[in-house]
Amino acid sequence: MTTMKEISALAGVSVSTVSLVLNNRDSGRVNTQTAEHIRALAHQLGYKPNQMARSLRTSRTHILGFLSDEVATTPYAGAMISGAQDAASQYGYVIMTVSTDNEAQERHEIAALERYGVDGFFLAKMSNRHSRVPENLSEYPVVLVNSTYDYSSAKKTSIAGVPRYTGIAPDEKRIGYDATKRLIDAGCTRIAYIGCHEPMIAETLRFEGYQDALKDARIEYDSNLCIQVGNNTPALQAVHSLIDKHHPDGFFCFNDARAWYVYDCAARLGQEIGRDIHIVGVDNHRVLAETLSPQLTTIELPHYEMGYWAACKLISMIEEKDTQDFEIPDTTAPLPSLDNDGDVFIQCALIEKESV
Amino acid sequence: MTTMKEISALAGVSVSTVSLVLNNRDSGRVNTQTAEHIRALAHQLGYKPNQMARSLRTSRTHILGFLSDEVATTPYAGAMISGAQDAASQYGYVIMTVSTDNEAQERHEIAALERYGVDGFFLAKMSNRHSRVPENLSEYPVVLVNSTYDYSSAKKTSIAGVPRYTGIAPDEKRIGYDATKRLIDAGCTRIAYIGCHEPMIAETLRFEGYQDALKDARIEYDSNLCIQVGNNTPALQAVHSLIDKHHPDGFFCFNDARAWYVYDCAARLGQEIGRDIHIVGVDNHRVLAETLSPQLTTIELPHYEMGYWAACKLISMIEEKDTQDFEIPDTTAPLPSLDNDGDVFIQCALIEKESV
DNA sequence: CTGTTAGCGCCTTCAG
DNA sequence: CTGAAGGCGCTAACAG
Repeated sequence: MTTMKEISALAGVSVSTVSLVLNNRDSGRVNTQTAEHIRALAHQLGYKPNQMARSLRTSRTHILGFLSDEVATTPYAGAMISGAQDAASQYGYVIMTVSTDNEAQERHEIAALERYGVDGFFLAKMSNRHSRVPENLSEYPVVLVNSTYDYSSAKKTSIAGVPRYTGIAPDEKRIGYDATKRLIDAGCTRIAYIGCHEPMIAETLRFEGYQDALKDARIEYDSNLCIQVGNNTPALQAVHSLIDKHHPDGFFCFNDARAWYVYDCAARLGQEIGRDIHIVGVDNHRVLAETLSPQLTTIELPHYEMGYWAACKLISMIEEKDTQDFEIPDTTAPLPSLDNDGDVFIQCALIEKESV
Repeated sequence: MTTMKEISALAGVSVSTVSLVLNNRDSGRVNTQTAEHIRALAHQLGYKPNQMARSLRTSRTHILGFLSDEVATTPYAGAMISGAQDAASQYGYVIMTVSTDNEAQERHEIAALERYGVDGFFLAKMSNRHSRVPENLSEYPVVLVNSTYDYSSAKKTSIAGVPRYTGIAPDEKRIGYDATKRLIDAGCTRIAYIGCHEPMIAETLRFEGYQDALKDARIEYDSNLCIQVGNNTPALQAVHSLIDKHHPDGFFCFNDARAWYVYDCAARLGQEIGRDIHIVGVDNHRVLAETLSPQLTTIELPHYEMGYWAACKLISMIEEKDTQDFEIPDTTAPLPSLDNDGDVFIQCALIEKESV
């Protein structure tokens, strides 16, 4: 590792001069010739600033701590981390990931990240949930990812009018609405909802969105067409008996996995998906997208995008930078403005395939 | 952030004494009374060592760089990162994750990690592949995860008899063997192989394992029962026509996703899985495990375990520590000894469910 | 048993 | 336009 010292020796100038030049603070302060010489040397020796030393001096590490649960077990962790990572990388930051499946571990890992002097924290959840924020994070910039702040845990909900914590999560209600609307537009009149029997924000809101869409289309809500199911055989049987008894022509499924139950029933009954019955899922889960035949029309959960947005937001908080300075890339789901604080909801894209 | 300086002031001793005590190097060097006092103060003030400062001094950061491809798009990234993370955390290390989907990005991210002075690198692949190791990593301890070293890219394959790079990957051949054996034990005599049409290490070796198992059971290999398929409708049709023409009673599927095609055909044909036909997959993919009915018997790919092993190995290389000092946890797939170098293969567990 | 000294690599006044 | 000096927080010789 070449240091400024070595460069300064070779260039015959002092370390301070090298520092000025290499931090681009030399305009009008250092002779252009020497500046160029220094830059050339640095490049040629493959100089890399030592972040440790710099951080020690500036008390800014450009490290972002990514706390998240269930990293090991969900397929979504990668996308969220990757989105955060890409944005971070673009603005000169780096990410330390840490998984926190219980409170003891959480404390331990937060302490580890604090030792490294991270500039801020992501708090990511693998399923959309309200989250409390650990006490000892109150001094840091924090952004919730796939999660919103649990105000019931709050002492102050806002500071000087600005919401206490900002978080980004999918617009679940709209997911339900858009999916159902798509089925209505395809001509379905008896639309089933295959929900999830665990209590979740997503379950409640998607179901509400489903009902709203029916109402707007003046289709009467029929509770017989709605079931909440778990996994495997019991779920499959429930779907089977729903179909037997009530003959829906469209299915809005809580997620892509649950859409599989409909596929299986259709195969048994000899129904053709996309013609006899129509299906919309949620997730755009890669494995299912690559597998199911006919391909599943689904609403994509923008995990990558949420990670990306959260990183931009977090960096803007750390640097107190104008949010205009961030380039928001075009993604399948359009990213919200960074000016938002508090609960931010991201619209999810409907991916047209063959099941509608 | 309280510093050693502050503690030393309060305790009325010098910073060095505090340093000694808080690093547990005080036995027989510092008065037990003062040592206790210092510890008490540190605890009470919530002292946290500043890793940056420490690293600057020791040139050890206890940061591990995790380079990996396709983090965003595969469901396995989380498990590998999480395994590495858990082991790292146990030995006082922390992980910086970085995704590298092209060479330019890879160089950029490696440079970023080098600035932070990472102590070593993971090189993770989302599908088992031979990997070259970037030139500029040659000075670092490196462990490949879900990957083995591409010796064709090497100048020296070993140094003083020790293989150049060590990597851990699933024992693919054994996967094919064990899966097929399981079907044979269940009484299947016409066992189909539903493979993958992309050229991959896993495809080649699992197929070999399949053939070996047949041979050991004196079942004649029939190429009519073996197909290599891609995704979606074409794959489904290929499986369908295989069943139509050759009536297999057992299916070894390259992965769980491909097992779905068999499920779909069985549903159409009214065959009962686990009785009329038997299926073994590979992946133990969570979404499919939670969904398919009857549940799929499958061989689990030990991503978490590979991450865990790789972290232990990497740390042992960094610290030149005796491999005996590492506690290897009990996992579904038994972890290999850390004494191995070069290509290390991990045996994968067969998860008994209902499809056999 | 404890303190002094020096320095890791870098940045930032402040003098020249 | 440039250099010297000081210090971020911590560790490690070496002296006392």
